[in-house]
Amino acid sequence: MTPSDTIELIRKGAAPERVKGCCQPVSAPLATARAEELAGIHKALADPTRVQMVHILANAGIPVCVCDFTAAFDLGQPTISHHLARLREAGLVSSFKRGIWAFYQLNPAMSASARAAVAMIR
Amino acid sequence: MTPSDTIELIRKGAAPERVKGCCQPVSAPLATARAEELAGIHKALADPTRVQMVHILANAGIPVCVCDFTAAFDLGQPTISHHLARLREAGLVSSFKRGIWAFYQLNPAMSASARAAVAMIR
DNA sequence: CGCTTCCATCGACGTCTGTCAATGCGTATA
DNA sequence: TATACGCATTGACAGACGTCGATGGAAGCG
Repeated sequence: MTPSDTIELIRKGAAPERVKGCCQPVSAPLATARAEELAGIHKALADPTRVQMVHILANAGIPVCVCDFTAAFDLGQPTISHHLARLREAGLVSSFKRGIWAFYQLNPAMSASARAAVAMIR
Repeated sequence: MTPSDTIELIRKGAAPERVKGCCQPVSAPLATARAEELAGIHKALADPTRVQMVHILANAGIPVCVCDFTAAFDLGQPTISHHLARLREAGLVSSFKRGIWAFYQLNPAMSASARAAVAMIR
């Protein structure tokens, strides 16, 4: 019996193996650390501003000055700084200072999962 | 001059076109609705419990009873219900009731972006 | 009918998050 | 040295979030 057969049975009203004391734990869960890593990546991208920031960085291909972000968004400079810091803490971007300016770029050492998440933004 | 040439220049201390009144806005931003859609998907997965839930559903391949989730996590039943509701509101899962039980599955009508995000969970 | 079971919803609580104004720090420039 | 500029950090505040206990409602069973 294939999985889709099972689905059909359940849809039709079966749920056969479910009796009084149902609820045996399900398939092997993700390692806790792995689940938290993934949640952390998603949390970093769980805000439209940060999604736009990553999009800008991916499109630019070169380091982008913080002043460009402050010009691109209708937000205060501390807020811009805050969002960039969150992206950096999540490992999605890296930064360096050159004179007065600070430049941000997609982190070249990003994890494969992070890279996949960034690739979604299009 | 290629982008990587530009990177080299900036890294070496150049930042040439940056003068007093810098900050011209950057590349075409994502449409606001698109940025919010992506943020919404990531927000749904920005919690380890919900990551695990999606992993369980993807591994199961068939609808999973809520009682199985309550058995799989060390959380109260209202909290389980809350997380499942968030996943449903984000369009990642769908549910149906059969008798006393409620079954959840990955939403077959999930958007392509959502599908990509789910595919990350492994 | 009454009772049990499964699940969703509600109300409450502490914590986290997005935002801003104010401040501080390092780097140029006069 | 003093002043201006770019950016990070701090403090504050409203709103969202994760969690729980309690309640409610629908489906089955005696």
